[in-house]
This record gives sequence, structure tokens and C-alpha cells, in this order.
Amino acid sequence: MKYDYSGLEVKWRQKWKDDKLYKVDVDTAKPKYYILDMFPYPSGAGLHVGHPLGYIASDIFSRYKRQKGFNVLHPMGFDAFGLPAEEYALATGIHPADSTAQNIERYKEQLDNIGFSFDWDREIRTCEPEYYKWTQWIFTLLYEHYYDLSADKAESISELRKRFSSSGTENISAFSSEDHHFDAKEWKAYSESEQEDVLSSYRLAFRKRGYVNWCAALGTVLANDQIKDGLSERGGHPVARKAMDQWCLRTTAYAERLLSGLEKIDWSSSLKTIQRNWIGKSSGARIFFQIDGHDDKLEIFTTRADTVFGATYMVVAPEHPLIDRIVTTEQKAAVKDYRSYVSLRSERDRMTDVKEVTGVFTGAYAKHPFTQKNIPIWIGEYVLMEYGTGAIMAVPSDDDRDHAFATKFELEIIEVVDKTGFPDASRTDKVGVLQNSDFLNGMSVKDAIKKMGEEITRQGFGEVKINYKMRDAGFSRQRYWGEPFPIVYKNGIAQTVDSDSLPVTLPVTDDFKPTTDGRSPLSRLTDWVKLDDEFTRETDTMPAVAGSSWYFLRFMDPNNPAAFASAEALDYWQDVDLYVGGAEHAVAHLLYARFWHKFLYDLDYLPTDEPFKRLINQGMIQGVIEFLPMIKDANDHITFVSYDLLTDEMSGHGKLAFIPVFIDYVSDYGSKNSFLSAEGLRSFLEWRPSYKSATFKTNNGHYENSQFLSNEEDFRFVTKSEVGKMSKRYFNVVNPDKVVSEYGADTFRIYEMFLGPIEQSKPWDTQGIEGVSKFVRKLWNLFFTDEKLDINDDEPTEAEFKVLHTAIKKVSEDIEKFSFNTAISAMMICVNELRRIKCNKREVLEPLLKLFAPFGPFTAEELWQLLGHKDSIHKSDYPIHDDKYLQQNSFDYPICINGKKRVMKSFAVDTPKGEIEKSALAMEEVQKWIADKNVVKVIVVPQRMVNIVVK
RNA sequence: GCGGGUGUGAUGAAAUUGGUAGACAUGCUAGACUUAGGAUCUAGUGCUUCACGGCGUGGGGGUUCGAGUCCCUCCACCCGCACCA
Repeated sequence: MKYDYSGLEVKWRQKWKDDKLYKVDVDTAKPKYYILDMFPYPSGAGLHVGHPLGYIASDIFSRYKRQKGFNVLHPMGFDAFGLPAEEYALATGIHPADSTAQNIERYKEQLDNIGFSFDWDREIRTCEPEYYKWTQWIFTLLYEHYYDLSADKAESISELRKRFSSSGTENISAFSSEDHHFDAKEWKAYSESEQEDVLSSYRLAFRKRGYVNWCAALGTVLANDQIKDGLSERGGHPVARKAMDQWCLRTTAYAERLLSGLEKIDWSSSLKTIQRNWIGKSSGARIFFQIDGHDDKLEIFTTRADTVFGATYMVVAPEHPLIDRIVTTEQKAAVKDYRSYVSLRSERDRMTDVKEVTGVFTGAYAKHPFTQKNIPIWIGEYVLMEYGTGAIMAVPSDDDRDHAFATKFELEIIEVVDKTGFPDASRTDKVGVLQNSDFLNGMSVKDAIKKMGEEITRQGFGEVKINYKMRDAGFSRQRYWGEPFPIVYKNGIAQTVDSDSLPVTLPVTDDFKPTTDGRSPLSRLTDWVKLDDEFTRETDTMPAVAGSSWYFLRFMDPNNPAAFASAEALDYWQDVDLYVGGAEHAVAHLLYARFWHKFLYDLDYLPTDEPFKRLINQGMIQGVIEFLPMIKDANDHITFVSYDLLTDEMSGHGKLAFIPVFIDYVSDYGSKNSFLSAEGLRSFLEWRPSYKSATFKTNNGHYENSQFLSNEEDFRFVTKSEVGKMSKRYFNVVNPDKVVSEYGADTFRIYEMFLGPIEQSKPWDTQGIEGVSKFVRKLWNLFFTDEKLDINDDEPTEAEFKVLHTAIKKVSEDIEKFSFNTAISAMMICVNELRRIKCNKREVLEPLLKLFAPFGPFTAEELWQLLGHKDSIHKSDYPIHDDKYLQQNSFDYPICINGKKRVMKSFAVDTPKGEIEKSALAMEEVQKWIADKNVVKVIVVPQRMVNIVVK
């Protein structure tokens, strides 16, 4: 029988579907195992070859665990809200709901083609009201809770209200963004909105003035990611920082628990480090500097309290609210200019651009708390409003940026740490002895930090404080395609929508164009916004992270209309045992999901306080990105210059840009010789008609005024190739469907796993897929002689058992380690061996088939049925290796002279060390090397090697 | 700028965690078979040398009997950095 993958794939796909082979329910008789993939955003480009990498790995693991006797929950769904669908809608007029539904259908079909064992009865989509009802519900809980520091968990706001009414802020230890001090009487005297202001500094969901990247020309807020060199990536319009009221989640309240929770989960150390650095815990001090001639104090945070005497000026962020009050008349114009310059700079630019230091003097001075000297207050873009307090004391002697700033503006530098004892230390290293620092003189940096902490506390200048770099999560989007907030306003005061009125459904409209003033498109739907009784709805929507922050819980009980998940389901499934996904989610998604999970745990809805026990980051399958170099001249005329013509002079111009081009238009894409032919250029212009009047200069041909001014056949515009992310924005997506139809799903699955370690990123290419395809066919052919099934029931030999059990051992160990490439290589070795010894015994081939089943589910199932089994191989048990077949009697020792292998010699495994040493030294080949030298030492490592050291 | 990662033959990679560098594949070379195929099989294939041998895991240095693996330092590339998902 010939191996016909497409026929058997179609057959089994249907059969598995009809039988609901992968349907799973709570089954207390079996141990549970929850294996989760990061669910995809259903982009219009369809699934690309990078997506399945993680899915294949988790699918192999799921099938393996099922065979091992676990009740495996392995669901799939779609993160269906998001910006691309909305942008697509703006471009085409197709409603996001329609395009999303269409994309999901395509994704599902593609996923099924690859033979994943998802339980589709549990599919969820974050954009469906049945789902986002509970996203909104959790949001209302966040709104109605605060973080109680003494209980170390979330508690209800109504409780806090009661406590305020009875005893004010006394005995309250709660996480708040402000310091409040009032008694019960004062509290009661506050107006409703004043009370709300106070409470909102405690709520875990709250509104705050935040800065966004506002692009007036596009009428929309942009991600840092969508900005290139201060201009919008789309259209190249200017982008400015704009203050807007935003919903935020008080993730900072959970900073400590998010940090300590990392201890007990099985994630890679690099991922934990990334989260730790993101949370960015640092202990330091906050210090208040009195502003000269004002009542205001400037609050700063520093980790280097020891260097206070080296503080020769202050720097505040350009957005700092104090600036307006303290700036002097003479400096007003300069400050205004500087702030408008900075408003055009993205946060990324401000952090990255260190070559040029910028800043402006406010004219105001602060009093140094210890010396009483007046020190100038400057504004500098390198201080960010969102970090710490948005102000620093600058110590040019011990901070690089401060030093650069002081040098440029000729500000005083006082060396306060003597590092002569540490010649290799850099400016910022915390070593040395304090000098020029009054009572700190002679102390080590470490002691001085401690001493200064005590001193500022004692004298009332400040206090020791722990600071986190992590900010509260911005949770508002001025977009259409997201979850509406379950919030209504009356007289400007927010309140939540009753839980029995949830969900607040996203109104259907075709008018999702952004507004000109930055408000959400929903604000235009006045019928929807305005409710009875003077209530109006919140018109912002939630970000895409909302739906993905808790979806793993919904999978436990996805169709429950009465709760986000039943207590029974939560109690059985507990948490995710294994989570597989891309490292690009290392912070945002994984941190927010942990935050939501901990919050729900605090409210006793969940049995566990960490959602993901073990996490594997699959690497990224990269693609090739092809660019066309483009130059815009002063008259806005666009010239594309072939990459080989591009000179440094042009590159230095600043007007040069690289325009990504759809890779299918590029000949020989991915190579050094990639180019656009005349036909490719025509396709490009069809695709990007705005460039129709542009000029294309090349070494081989010229295109201008919409026509070729040279022989079209010779036209050759060299493009610039890079390796990078496979993404719709680079027009370089490679679709798995083609590979699946050409080689079969099993070969595709095994090939992706065979490419290399799962965590590693690599560019996609199909070199080598032949070898995998050959392996699958060889395995198939083991069962046949002259295309007829030929299996015999004889007892296998020792040698045959050894081949099989070596593979069983290696493959099971490797699956546990997520080392699929080496597991596959072990199976290849096994198949090659069995072929060589012409083994067609049932007792060997059946276990081999079970071993192979998680990797090649279709082929394995077909052969299993041909062997006469009625039940699916995917319900069979996993083979266990027996050490008795693996025992070795002898070991081939490499004999090394000074660490270099010279000869091999075999010894029985139980040969004593001394004997090995003796006979090794006696060997002729060894004598040759050591004859005229002294043997200093002989090292024998049993079952490893022998090393003879000579001089 | 900050943070994380990677670097081994022509290519994807492996290496029992300090013990034979290059398993398993791809590619290439030669041969066999022939129903001439993008099929299958056999042998070879790190570099260098006629050979003995020498060299070899991004560069440089160190620890060790022994380093791809540990330490220091430099370089290159990839990923993330809060409104892409």
C-alpha cells in the first residue's frame, strides 16, 4: 500500500471530528492536565508558519499526556478585539465583526489541517458578548476594590467608605497614589465628588490624566510602535504627546506579590528576569526639596541618597505640573519652546537619543536640605513623568546622564565619592568612600545610603522608600473595536453598571472613524451614550489585553451563562499546568494575567494564586523583509533608489526611508541579489498607487513619469533584505497551507519540530523538509513488503528490543524536556536501524507507532487501524522503556594524551580503574606518545574517558 | 539608552551539563540499480597536509589533567520596552 497522506488526513480529520475524539470533561477519576497555547489574534493575513511552532509542541505534549493517562484540557480560542480589524474596516468599509468572524473561520480551517487535538466545543472569542460580559464583570470588581496592605489582599471599597466614616484614615493601611490624612468628621464634610476623588486614589480601576501619542492628522492615538522618528508610521504625520483622562488598573498595588510569586513557578530564568526588571523594584529614598520663594516642595526619588551633597541642580520632567507655578518671567518663553519641542518627541526617542543632551532652566531654585544652598531647577527630557516622581536631584559626579547634562550646561560638579581605591569602577558603580559630604565623609557608599536614610527621616526631609519602575496599566483606548466599559456617569461621577445589566454590548455602527478631538468613536453615538436620568456612558473601550487577561479561566467552563466559570470546574482544573507562547508576551500579557488572577484569588473566586505553573516560550519563526530605499526631496518628489546605488551621502540625509514591500513581488527574495523586475515594480505600483508618479533609479533601467525609460526586460531594482519578524506589516507572511498540501500535515508538524530547539528563533526555510518526509515514508514502509501489509508475530530478538527501548527512553525524556528535535532524531535512528535489520515484528512496531503518534497523528492512526485495532491510537497507552534491554557490557574508552584523543580501547564496564590505567599505559599506541616523557598523572573517569598527563 | 537572548561544518543543528566536538538531517561528491525519477540504495564529506600530524565551537584573555560548556573582556546579530497582538 502506498503512502497517501492527503487521503488519510481527510479521512481521519472527519472521523475524529465525528467521534469528538478530543472532547474533554471534568473526570475526577483521572489526574487533570491543562495545556494552553497563547490564543492568536485572527489577523487578515491568516495563520503563518510561525504560529504553529508552539501549537505543534503543545499538541505533541497533549497527546503524550493523554497516552500517559491524564485528562487533558487543551483548548483554543481567539483574541478577537484589536486595532488591525478596525484599520481594515476604515480602509475597506467591512465591519470588524464581519472581518473578524471571517478570519476566525480561516484560522480554524488552517489549524484543523495541521491535525491539532483541540476541544473545539470549548472555543471562545473575546469579542462575543457572552464572553466579554465577564471581562466587564471583573472590571467592575476591580473598580469596587482597593488593596489593603495590612491584609495584603484586595478588599471592597464599600468597606473602606465605612471605615472612613467611622475613623477617617486612622489605622488604615491601604495602597494609594496619594497621602491622605483626614478624620471621620472631615470625610463626612467632603462633597460627593471630593469623596470620589479620594476613593479613586485607592480603587484598583481608576481614572487618571495620562500622556498619549496623539496624531492630529490621523485623528488617533498611536502606540510607540507605530511611530518612526517622531512621525506616524502610516502617512508620516507629526505625532505629539497629549494629556488625556484614561482608565488605569492599579497593577502597582500588586507589584510585590507579582515579584514574589515568580519564586514558585516553573518559568525560564530569563523570563523571570525580564518580569523582575519590568517590575523594577528599587529601594531608595524620597526627599523633598523646598522651592525657593514658593510654598511648594519638589519631591524626588533616588536610590543614591548618599550623594545628596553632590546634588548641584534638579531636573524635572517637561510634563511636571509644578513647572507652570515656578517658572520665572524671563524663562517663560524658553520653557514654552522647550516643552513644545519635547511634546513632539516620543518616549522612545527621549530615552534613546543620548548623543544630544537637551534641557532648559526654569529660573527657579530649590533649597538644598542640608547646605541650604540654592540649586537651580532645570527641565530635561531625559526625566520621564511616569518614572518615580517625575523629578530628580542631579548628581553629575555619580550619574552619566547628569554628568553629560552638567557638562553641556556648565553646571557645578562636586565629586562626592572618592573611588581611588577602585580604579576600574565606572561613574555609577556603588563603591568608594564619601567625601565633600559633611557628616557622611569617610563612610562607604553602602553605609552612607543607610545613614542618609535615617537622617532625612529624622530631620523630616523625606523617608526611605521602595519604588517600582512598573507603572499602573493604562487601560483606556479611544477605539471602536473593544469591550465597552461597564461605567456610566452622572454629574461627572463614575459608577459601575449593575451586574445583571451586563454585558454592555458594543453598539453596531458603521461609523468607527476616529473623532477629531481624540475621543472614542463611540462618543458620536449619542443615542447609545445618553441614558435616562442624566446618565451618560463611558465611551472609551478596553485594550486587547483585557480579554486575554483571564481567558484561561473561561476555558475551564466556557459556556456557563451564570458565572465566569463554575466552582466545580475551577476546583477541578485549578490552573494551567503548561503554557506555551511567544516571548514577545513576556511582560504585558503575562503580567496582567497574573495580576487579574491574583485579584480574583483574593476575592476567593479561585483556588490558586498563580495562573501558569510552567511556561515555555517558543522562538519566533522569522521572515525575510524586503525594503525599497526611498528619498523625498524638498519639493516632496519621491525617488526610489536601487539599494546598490545608495550612497552614504543619501543615507546621511535624513530624508531616506525604507519602504517594506510585499515579498511576492520581489525576485529571489531573501538573497543578497533580491530585486524588483519590471513586472514586480508594476505589481508594487498597483498595490501602492500613491507611488505611481515616483521615480525609480537603478543601475539597470529607469522608471519615471509612470513609464519605463529603458528596456523593461533588463530592469532590475535591487532591494534591501533583512531577517525579521514575520508580520502583516512587513508583507512577508508565509502560509502553512502550501507546505501542508505539498508534504502532508504530519511531515509539516515533524519538520517544524525538527528545525531546532523550540525556544530558539530562526528564519523560515524549507531546506531539509525532504529528510523528514523521507523519514515518515520509511516508517510507513516498515509495515509493508511489496506494498502489502506484512507484520509478523514472532518474539523480537535482544537487538531489536534494544533498538526499540533506546528510542522509547530517549523520546519520552525529550518530550518531558520539550526537546522535540532530538526526540525526532532518536526516532529516525530507530527507524533506520529497524530497516537495516529488517524488523517487521508487531511487538516492536506497535510500541514504535505509539511513540510516533503524538508527532504524526494521521499516519500513526492509519497504520494502527491497518494493524487491526478498532480504537484510536490516540487513546492507547504510552510505552515504557525497560532498562534490562539497554544494559551494556563494555564501554569504548577514548584514551587521551594531555586531553587529546589518540586511540580507543574497549573495557568491560566493571573493570577497576587501576586496571584500565595499567592496560591503557601498556598500549603500543599510547607508548608511542609517552615514550620520552614523564607520566605526571592518569585520570580515569568510569564509562567516560581516560586522560594521561605527560610532561 | 535599558532589559533579555543568540553566535558550533556549505546549511538546520547535536553534545549525557566540565570528559571522544559535529549525532540526526539537508546539501555536495562518487558509484549502483533502472520501468531515466525531484525515486531508491551504497560510500564519502569540518579545515589543512602526499603523509606523520597540525588547526578547529564569533575575537582576545583566564581557571582546569581536560572548556562549545565556567570566569573576564570585546564584537556581531535578533527580541522586548507599556495604545501592534
